[in-house]
Amino acid sequence: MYLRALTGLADDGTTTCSSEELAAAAGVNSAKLRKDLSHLGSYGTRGVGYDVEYLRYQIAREIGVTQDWPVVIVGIGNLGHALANYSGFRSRGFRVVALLDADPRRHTEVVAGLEVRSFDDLESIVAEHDVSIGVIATPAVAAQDVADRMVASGVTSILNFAPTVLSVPDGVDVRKVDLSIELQILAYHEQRKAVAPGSEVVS
Amino acid sequence: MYLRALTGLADDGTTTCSSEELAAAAGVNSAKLRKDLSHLGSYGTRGVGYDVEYLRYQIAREIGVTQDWPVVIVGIGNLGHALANYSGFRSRGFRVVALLDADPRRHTEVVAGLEVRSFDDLESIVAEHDVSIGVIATPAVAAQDVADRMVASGVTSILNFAPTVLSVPDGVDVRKVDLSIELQILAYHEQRKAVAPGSEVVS
DNA sequence: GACGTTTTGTTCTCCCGTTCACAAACTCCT
DNA sequence: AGGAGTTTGTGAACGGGAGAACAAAACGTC
Ligand SMILES: NC(=O)c1ccc[n+]([C@@H]2O[C@H](COP(=O)([O-])OP(=O)(O)OC[C@H]3O[C@@H](n4cnc5c(N)ncnc54)[C@H](O)[C@@H]3O)[C@@H](O)[C@H]2O)c1
Ligand SMILES: NC(=O)c1ccc[n+]([C@@H]2O[C@H](COP(=O)([O-])OP(=O)(O)OC[C@H]3O[C@@H](n4cnc5c(N)ncnc54)[C@H](O)[C@@H]3O)[C@@H](O)[C@H]2O)c1
Repeated sequence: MYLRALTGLADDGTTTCSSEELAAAAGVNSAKLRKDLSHLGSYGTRGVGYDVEYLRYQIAREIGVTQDWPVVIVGIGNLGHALANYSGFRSRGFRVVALLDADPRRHTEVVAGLEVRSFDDLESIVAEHDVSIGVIATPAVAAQDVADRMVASGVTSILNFAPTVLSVPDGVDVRKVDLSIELQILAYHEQRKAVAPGSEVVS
Repeated sequence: MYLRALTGLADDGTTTCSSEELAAAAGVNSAKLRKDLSHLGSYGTRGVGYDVEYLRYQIAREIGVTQDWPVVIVGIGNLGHALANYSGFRSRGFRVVALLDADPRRHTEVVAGLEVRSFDDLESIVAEHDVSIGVIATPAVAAQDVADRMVASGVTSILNFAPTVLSVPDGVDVRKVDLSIELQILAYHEQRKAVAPGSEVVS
């Protein structure tokens, strides 16, 4: 979040910022921001603030997005198309190297300059591009199988959009994005507003 | 998450389950699950477990998804199309009532049985369908404006896909989904694996 | 060079979510 | 009916994140 906020500030031509300003841009408390940054090192100057470009680089380096990470997307349906076409990944340190789908009818398609390839090509693509991050955008029933194949072929980080719990071996990281749950959380608070007006805010 | 897990169990024909089983299906610790459920009431039977259908209804009622919530989606680009076409929202308590876009060229389109309408129709649509939940899938620069218009027209919960911090008045809830940040979190752990192998797992 | 101002880095405290562990409650079998 | 075996609900301990507050450091001014 801080990286995103710093990029925004840099685009506006800001060269220096205080913890207060950056915290506002990132939507957090300034004390929390300073504590978070202090874990990376002492990159600010007391009485002055932080150098935007310098701090941006330091955070990018710490996260590991100074070079591009190759990524494969599996499941080029509605969501897969949107992800493949999204330009924001490229500018934030990721490069989509392959789009895979089990449905042969998809294999004639070209999305965002990449041809959709057979899911069977997974192993060779992962090996060739040294891919460690995979994105799953298949239906829920297929997700575990896809994850297993990914892990077997060498992927060690998975971003899962399918509404299922994936089980993976130790050492493999999974993050899930479940949009229905996000909406349900909003609905819950919405319902409570109707019953007891005021007082509730989402973190 | 529990609701999703319970629906899965119900689909499999399971009528009763223990906290251990449900916790496994939801991917959490069983003690946590029991404590969470205890906040809703005492819906289990000691020595037996939980009745799947009964508990499912109780959770749905607590969340407020026993009836459908009307939802508007603003910004029918790559992501907006995917969201509009997603059938999972419908089955989880949400009904997309309108698709809005500022670009007049989009207004001839019909997506998932709904015509894409002008953003200026927001107020009338929100009033007509009593919409309280809005989804923002526009570019980041437009997101704050869209949010302001939503709030002004009566929306009190926003799901934001644009990589920006939205500022909204008290009483309005915002949840954000930032896919680049999800990938960056994976990249961070990935980088650390390369440096110090083993030992790290994402929550 | 000393002093006031600004802003970071850090400590301390508070609070909340997570987990363990166990008593209470229920079922089943004899 | 009683006892063995399960499984829930919850009290207690633990851990960690969030914010308030302050000392240390840099800068500008006289
Ligand atoms: N579309 C959305 O906005 C949205 C929102 C929330 C969650 N999701 C979830 O994301 C996932 C994808 O959604 P979608 O709308 O794009 O679905 P979709 O049906 O449009 O696309 C799924 C694609 O996956 C492919 N596929 C199926 N099995 C496969 C396998 N074993 N290996 C490789 N590819 C396989 C299919 O051929 C298809 O092209 C689903 O799990 C859905 O629940 C989607
Ligand atoms: N596509 C993805 O997979 C993806 C992934 C992560 C984040 N996002 C974010 O989601 C948002 C949408 O992404 P996208 O790829 O769909 O972009 P897009 O450019 O394809 O679509 C944006 C749509 O919003 C419309 N729009 C612009 N200004 C508007 C306004 N003021 N009011 C109403 N509509 C307006 C445009 O006409 C366009 O149709 C972006 O903020 C992007 O950063 C997208």
